[in-house]
Amino acid sequence: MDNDKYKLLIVDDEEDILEFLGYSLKREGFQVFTASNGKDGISKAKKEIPHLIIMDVMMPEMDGISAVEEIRNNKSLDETLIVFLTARSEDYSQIAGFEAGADDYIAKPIKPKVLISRVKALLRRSLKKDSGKIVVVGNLVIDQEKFEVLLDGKKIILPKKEFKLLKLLAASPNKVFTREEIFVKVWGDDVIVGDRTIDVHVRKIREKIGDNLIKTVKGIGYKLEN
Amino acid sequence: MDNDKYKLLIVDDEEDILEFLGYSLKREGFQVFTASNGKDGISKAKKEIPHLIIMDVMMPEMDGISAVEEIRNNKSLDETLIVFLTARSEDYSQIAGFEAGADDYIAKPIKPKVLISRVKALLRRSLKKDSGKIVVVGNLVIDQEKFEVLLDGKKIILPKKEFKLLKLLAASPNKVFTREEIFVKVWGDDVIVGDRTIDVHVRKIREKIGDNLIKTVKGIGYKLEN
DNA sequence: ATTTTAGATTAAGAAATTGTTAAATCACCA
DNA sequence: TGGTGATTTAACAATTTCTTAATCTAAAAT
Repeated sequence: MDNDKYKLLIVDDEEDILEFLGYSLKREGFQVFTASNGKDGISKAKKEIPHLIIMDVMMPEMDGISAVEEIRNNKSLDETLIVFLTARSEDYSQIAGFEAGADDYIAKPIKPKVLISRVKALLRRSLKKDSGKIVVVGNLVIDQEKFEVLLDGKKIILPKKEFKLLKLLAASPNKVFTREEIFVKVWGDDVIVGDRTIDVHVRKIREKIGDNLIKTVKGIGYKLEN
Repeated sequence: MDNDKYKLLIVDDEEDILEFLGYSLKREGFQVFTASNGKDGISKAKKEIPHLIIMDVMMPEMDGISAVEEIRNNKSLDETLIVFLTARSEDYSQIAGFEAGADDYIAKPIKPKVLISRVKALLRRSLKKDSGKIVVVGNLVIDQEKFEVLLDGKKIILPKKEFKLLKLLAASPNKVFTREEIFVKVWGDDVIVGDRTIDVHVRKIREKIGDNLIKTVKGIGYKLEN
């Protein structure tokens, strides 16, 4: 798996643990950042916008829960996953942690294997959408990085506009995009083009990927069905 | 928090646990439904369209995983969160439940406080985005984003005006909407159309969703009964 | 019981929206 | 600069949705 595109931030005041966990996770290919107290954790989080934060509950100065509360107040860290490290069997901190906005907890002492599979599971569940590749149905794959579309594993070339349009629809399958929305997101706010332009592009895409995937919702717009 | 707007379904074969969990969650204000086996769980899920289902993995007759697989096949339950209850110490990355479409697991024995905070965490995280769904009764779901209506989990296509009209009624079930109100909200303040136009639209909707849901209130208007 | 009124039903044509095609324009690159 | 493919326009066809009008039905009022 391409773990290298995930940023993890570990916040713990014990150097040993920090190093130990950092080492384990780096070996799996993750980009690892560390901080040894709550304040530093917050500032690193704001700077790096990690995908997942592993945070010790008990720390001197600022405890993990307060730190998480502050992190959750930051809009750009809205989607960031947070995992608490707690001493075994402390129910109390688990609860407070969830209230503060944590997504999971792991009890100490930590076994690296457990940590890793847990981290992977969380990432898989929550971030599966924006992984560059969008899979719409088994036979349609859109690779945003490579700028290509695969239909039944066969590469299909789409010109820029068609690609953008298809990508937009595919990013939220089944969602109906109004013509307005499509204009704004594909053509841009300022560009003014005729009414039939979208239709023509849709038609061209349909010619290439078949007529079944893009559905017309008359009076509203288009959607990519899944 | 307004926990009362969330429906939870607990499925477990042990009466004790069912009661115990149900009690704890009700105390928090959630609407709680229970089922003591997989089959019953599925039918209750289809009827109530809960926001979250707590399901024991090990049950006689139909195990939790099979039940979840079936639940995931129902379109109206697409967004429902599913939490598994598992025996202690099974490393959760190994559990087939995730494959089946579960969103989390909780190990037995269950501490109510942990359960509650976990449930809250899941609801908080997952349901803040897709507030576009209106559920009227178990068998009628209106999805504004997808512009589709599900009747018993089966998709129904409505043209724009019909959709708007049904959505309006569904947004406040049991409220009677006057013709005036309907004209203003569906057709707009300026458009002038004949008196029978609404009737015809109502008729078309009834053709598609059945005659029972939309009631005529003679002399006043229409309402969607629940 | 009869009349009155509001709503139900139906089908037809009007209106709105999208599909299709070909040709014109644009943008980029050898 | 000419050529190539991408993009847009324009005209018309096809389709779907909306509205109307005429007739029918059922409930309320007299």
